[in-house]
Amino acid sequence: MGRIVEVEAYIGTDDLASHARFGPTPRNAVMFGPPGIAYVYLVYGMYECLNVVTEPEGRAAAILIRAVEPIEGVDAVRAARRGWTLRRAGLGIGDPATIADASRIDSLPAGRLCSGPGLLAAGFDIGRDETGVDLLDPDAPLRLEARPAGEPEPAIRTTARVGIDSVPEPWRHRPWRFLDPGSLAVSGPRRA
DNA sequence: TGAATGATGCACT
DNA sequence: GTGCATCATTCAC
Repeated sequence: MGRIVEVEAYIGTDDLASHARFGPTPRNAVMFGPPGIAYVYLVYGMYECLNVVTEPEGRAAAILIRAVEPIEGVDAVRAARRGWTLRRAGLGIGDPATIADASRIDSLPAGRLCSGPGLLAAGFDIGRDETGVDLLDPDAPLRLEARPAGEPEPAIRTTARVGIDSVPEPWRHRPWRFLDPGSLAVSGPRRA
């Protein structure tokens, strides 16, 4: 269990940074479906990214979950990250420099275990199989929960989205990344 | 402190 | 065939 501290919005087929920009395809089909559904895809050949569909059926939009602060089950998250790394190493996939020594993960503070979309998926054992899962189902193993009553809403900062440098304006600098600047788990720059 | 780099599979034109 | 909604490391300043 963790607290989501960083997300990005991808809205509509006009958004040239969104997978929906080509219209419905086999990969992005769930983006055009009902909201609350998971959309998981593979980037750069090795990292999975978790998205949540946000608009009613027919309108393509999703939120990319970029970072999570593990709160409960930190050991399980750590084990999942180790397992992910060892699995890749076992397959001989990846550059030896990138496939870091799995034991290095043990010295990582809990707040940095899921500081990035790829790391988050690794830490929670999320893969493309999870595409289509209803994240609002309170009984689902993978699900979204509301902020606990009484917990104060953090101050939210907005910035441009990350990793879309080749996307033309105005999409590239749309302030559609939302983060809690106070969290150690946030990936990358904290201000625009 | 920051920029450059490589590893990788697959969706897409 | 081309280009990614990434990450960790290396090298320069």
